[in-house]
Amino acid sequence: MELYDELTARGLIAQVTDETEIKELINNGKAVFYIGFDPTADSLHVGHFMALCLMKRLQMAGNKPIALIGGGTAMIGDPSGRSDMRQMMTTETIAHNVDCFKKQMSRFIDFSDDKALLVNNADWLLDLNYIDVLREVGSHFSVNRMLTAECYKQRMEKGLSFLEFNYMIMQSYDFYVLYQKYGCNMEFGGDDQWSNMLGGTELIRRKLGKDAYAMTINLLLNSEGKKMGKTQSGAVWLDPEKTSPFEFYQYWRNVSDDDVLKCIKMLTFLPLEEIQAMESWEGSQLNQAKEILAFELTNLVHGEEEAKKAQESAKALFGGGNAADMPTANITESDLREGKIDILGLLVCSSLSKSRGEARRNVEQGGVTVNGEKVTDIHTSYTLEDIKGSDFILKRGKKNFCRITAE
RNA sequence: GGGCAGAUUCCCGAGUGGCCAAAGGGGACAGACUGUAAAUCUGCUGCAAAUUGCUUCGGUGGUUCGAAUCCACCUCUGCCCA
Repeated sequence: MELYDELTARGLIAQVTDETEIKELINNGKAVFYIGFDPTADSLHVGHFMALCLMKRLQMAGNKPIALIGGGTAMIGDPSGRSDMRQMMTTETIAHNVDCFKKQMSRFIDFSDDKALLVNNADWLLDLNYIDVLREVGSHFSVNRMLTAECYKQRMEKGLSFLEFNYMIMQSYDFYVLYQKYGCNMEFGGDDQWSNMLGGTELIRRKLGKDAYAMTINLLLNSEGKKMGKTQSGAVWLDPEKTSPFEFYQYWRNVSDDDVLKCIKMLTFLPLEEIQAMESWEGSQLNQAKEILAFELTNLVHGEEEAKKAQESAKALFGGGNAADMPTANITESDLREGKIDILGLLVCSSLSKSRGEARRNVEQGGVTVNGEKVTDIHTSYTLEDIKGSDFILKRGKKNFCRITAE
């Protein structure tokens, strides 16, 4: 199966500017394409991961990827699809984030021998002269048309600053620069980027009279229409320091039935035939699919060893046994009061509960166990010896575990 | 620059002098049921050394025995006019 058809079959492609032309380019390895990443945090997350996978798929077919880190555009903030303004980031934060992105990306994409490029748009955006830009670029944009763009819709109600309004122009300019500098003839991105991307192809046509193409990939939405890769405590990060492999594994192990196959299709590299076989699975059999999904993704992001560890731990924990790999919290003298620590203190120290008040509620509602024994009294206390004496596993709710150790 | 409307807890949103840690909904969390799913039902949702104390209704000051609520100034946002 050819690349383009595979992407379609996996449900990745959302919109394209010129289907026949794009098919021809990417199937034959003739595309030089770029995907932009705004360094808004110090780690990549699942949304970026999809884009990286796409880069990889295209690179394997002989196309040349350019990863563009938006060190310059991050100074502006993309208003697309957002209902409120982004918080302005300091120059230092952005620089730090750019470094983190670079490190993480090189794990997925092969940048050796010019097989792929990594560039930062700060290199050309930061020194632009305002008047020059207005004359050279600004003259090619119609405010009337920009205002009707889908990405500003939500902002038309809540207000859009001139700063953010310019994001589209900067992104378009990026494409224009990359086209000239590296012969970049295609831009990929999330579907929320569609209007920004069209801006680029139009700018290239107007300024250079050349054709460039754009293609968006579907955002990974769950069956409720929300973006996946988000938890109550924030995004699911690719950085093991921010989201441990175990938590990462658990996130995918817990997706709902309706979303498993979509995720497998869009995120893993499993052959399509194999995935098709899973489509007939129903009911509890889908549980196996979730295991496969969780394992495959953890494997891709954290490596096989970590994936196995996470899987074994999960199996052991939910099978009733104990496991090596799970969050751990250490208790020291300073956590004790009168030589003891109560159950509420343990829950807070292990960050299983956010506050003692919440911990109290968790215990009162029967959601806390220690080594499988339900704790019913909020005054239950432990000494360091109690903790040292056994393998001390604290559990809140059905799926939150923490091993407690004492120093 | 002028006029109008507004800012309440994670979000939406009630509250116009004490009965307010603040209705209702959503979300989150816990329990039951399940398959580590969904749906449903129940509980719960500021912090703490917890029949009590402390901090919170954009900010700062003021009036009052008492302020989310009244007054002044400020900041921010939306709408209309220029």
